[in-house]
Amino acid sequence: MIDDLPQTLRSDALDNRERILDAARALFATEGMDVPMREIARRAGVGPATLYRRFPTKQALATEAFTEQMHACNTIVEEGLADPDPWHGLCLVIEKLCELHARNRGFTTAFTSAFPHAVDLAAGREHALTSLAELARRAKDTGHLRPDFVLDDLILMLMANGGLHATSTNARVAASRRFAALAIRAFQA
Amino acid sequence: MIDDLPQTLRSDALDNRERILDAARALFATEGMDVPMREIARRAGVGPATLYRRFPTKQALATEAFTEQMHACNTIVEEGLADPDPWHGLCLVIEKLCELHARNRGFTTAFTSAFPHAVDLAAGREHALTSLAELARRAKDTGHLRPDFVLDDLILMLMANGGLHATSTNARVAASRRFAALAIRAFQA
DNA sequence: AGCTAAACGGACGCCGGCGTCCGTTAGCGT
DNA sequence: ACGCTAACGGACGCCGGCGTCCGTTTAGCT
Repeated sequence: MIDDLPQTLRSDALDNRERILDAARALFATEGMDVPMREIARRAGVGPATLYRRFPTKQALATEAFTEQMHACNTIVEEGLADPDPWHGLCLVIEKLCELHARNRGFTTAFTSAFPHAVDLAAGREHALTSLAELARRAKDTGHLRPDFVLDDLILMLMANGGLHATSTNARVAASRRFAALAIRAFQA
Repeated sequence: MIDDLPQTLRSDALDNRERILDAARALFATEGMDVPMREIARRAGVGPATLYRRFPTKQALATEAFTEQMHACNTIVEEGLADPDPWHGLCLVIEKLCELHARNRGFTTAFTSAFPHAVDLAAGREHALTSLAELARRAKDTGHLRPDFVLDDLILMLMANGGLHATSTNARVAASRRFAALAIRAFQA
C-alpha cells in the first residue's frame, strides 16, 4: 500500500519501466486509450503487478507516456512561431498537429478531453495554446487569417480531427491531411 | 435457437417491442453505441431475455432503431434539393445534418463506420449520398461551391463532426453548429 | 370459463478486465 | 562469495456484461 519510493530504482526496474512506457506509447497510439492494462504489460514483457507498481493508474501511465508527444506538440508550435510568415507558420502548425494527432489515436483523447488529473499534460497544453494565440494574432495582422478567428475554432478542429476513425494508421493520416486542408481554407480570410 | 417467427406478434409482445425501440433510441442518442444491452432492457422495463428474443444482436436493434433517423436524414437532403438556390440548400443540409448527428451520439457511428451487416441503413445512406451528389453538382454550377469539392469531403466533415465529444447534448450541438459554419466556409468558392 | 401456446423475466454460467497478495528471483553492496 | 532486500510475476478473487434456459404468466381463441 504505502510505497515510500526509494527515489533510486534498481537497474532492471529502470529497464522495465522504460519498456513499459515504450509499449504504452505504441499501444495507445495504435489502439487508443482503451487498451487493457494487461495488454501493455504483456507487450512490455512484464507481469501485471510490475506495471501497477510503477503506474498505479492508467492515466498516470498515460501522463508519463505522452509527455514526449506533448513536447513534440510544443516544438511544432514553436516552429510555426519562428516562421517569418505567420500565416504560413500557422498553416504548417495546423497540418503538423493534425498529422501528429492522427498518428496517435490516444493522444487526442488525452489532449482534448484531458483527464481531470493529468496536470503535467495540462501545463504543456496551456503553454502550446498561448503560443498558438500569439501566432494567430500575428497571422491576423498579415490579413491572411480571418479577423473573427478565435482559438476555440482551432481546438474545435483538433477535436473534430480526432473523430476521423479508420482502421489503418495510414488511412487516418490521409484523411487527416485532407481535413487539415479544409480547416485551413475555413480559416483563410 | 430456431425461432420460426409466427409473423404476427401478440399484443403485449408488440407493445414491449415498441418500448424497447424507444429505450434504445433514447440511450443510443445520449450514451452512444456502447450502452449495455441490459441497460436498454431495464429502461424499457423488460427482462434481458425479451430483448434478446426480439433483437438477437445489438446491431439488429440499432438497425431498426435508426431507420427513423435515416429517414430524417433523407428528408433533410430532399429539402435541400428542393431549395431554389442549390448553394443555400446545401448549406442548410450541412447545418441540419451536423445537428442531427450531434443530437444522436450513436447514429454517427452507425452512419459512418456503418456496421458490416446493417443493410437497411446502408441502402438509405446510399440514397442520401446520391441525392447529395446531385445537390452538390447544382451548387457548383451556381459558382458558390468550390469546383474541386468532392462528396468525400462532406463525409469527412460528418465523420469529423462525430469527434466533437462533450458531456452534455447542448454543448455538443453548440460545438456542432460552429463546426458546420466552418465547414461551409471551407467549401465556399 | 377454460385451454394452449406465445411471451415473459429471473437466474445461471461464462468470460475478460481489474487490482492485489505473496512466494520466488536476482541486483548490488560488502 | 554472500546476504539483504528491491523487484518480479503467477495466481487469486471480484465485478460487470454477455447470451441462454426454464418455470411461470397471460393473451387470445373457442
